[in-house]
Amino acid sequence: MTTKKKYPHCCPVRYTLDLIGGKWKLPIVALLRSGALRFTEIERALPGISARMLIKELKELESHGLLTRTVFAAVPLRVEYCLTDDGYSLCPVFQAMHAWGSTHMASFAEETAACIGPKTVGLAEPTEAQKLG
Amino acid sequence: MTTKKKYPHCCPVRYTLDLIGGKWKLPIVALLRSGALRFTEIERALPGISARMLIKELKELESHGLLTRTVFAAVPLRVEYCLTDDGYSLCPVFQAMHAWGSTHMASFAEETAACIGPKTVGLAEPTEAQKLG
DNA sequence: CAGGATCCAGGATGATACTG
DNA sequence: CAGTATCATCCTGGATCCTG
Repeated sequence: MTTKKKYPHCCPVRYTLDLIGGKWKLPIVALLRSGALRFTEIERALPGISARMLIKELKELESHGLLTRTVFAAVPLRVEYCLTDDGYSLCPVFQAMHAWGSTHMASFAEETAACIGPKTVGLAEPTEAQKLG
Repeated sequence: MTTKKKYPHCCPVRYTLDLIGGKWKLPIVALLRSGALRFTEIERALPGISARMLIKELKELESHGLLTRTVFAAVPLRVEYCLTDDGYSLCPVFQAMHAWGSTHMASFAEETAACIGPKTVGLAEPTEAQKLG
């Protein structure tokens, strides 16, 4: 959806922004770095997102090849989302943005430093990112 | 505007996305890496942006300390925008996004590889970025 | 030239109800 | 559980006119 709809792709940076620049894309990808998750799990890990939005975001990410969707036809339906290699390859971008953000936030960010989940993921935990990058 | 309006800042990545994740922020910052530019120059270098938007984006970037606005009280009014150190410090983010985007675009991106300006800036020319980073 | 103010259409998103 | 569909709303951003 966000891909070639609005404007033709010009430079790689714009392209990247288009694919992961949304409000939730990066957080979602970050979450999945730790492994596959079910719809509900992702939903709960992202306080503030609506199911409708999450579905849309997941679809877009999938259509861009950043994650895969696997359906398990069980009684309580089960769908798992998992990063592709392309998805994992976003780690350096995380690192860069995390590093810059950390520096620039500095002062007022301490007490609210973790959002995405209770302690689920710091979005770009240097350790995690490095191990994956 | 984009700062603490919508949601409290949680993680550095979200913070970064908030500051430069828009449609034009990064392109603008990229342009200014080469030095100060006037309003009209930026406008012309970003085909598709409206003056109204550009003004808004510039204001936000300024309010976040990424660039400075200098007014020259000349007859034909002259206003120049220039990156701050914080603005320049975004180079690594450029590089990361540029690198990922280049790889992931691959096939269909060749003939339209330059947008921002005629040849103004490739958004994150490795050479430029490295020299500044 | 640079930017403010206003009007307005369209997209993005929340809420709710329904389905396999 | 994991969606889909629809309605209502809100915000974004373009177009236009005005100012210093």
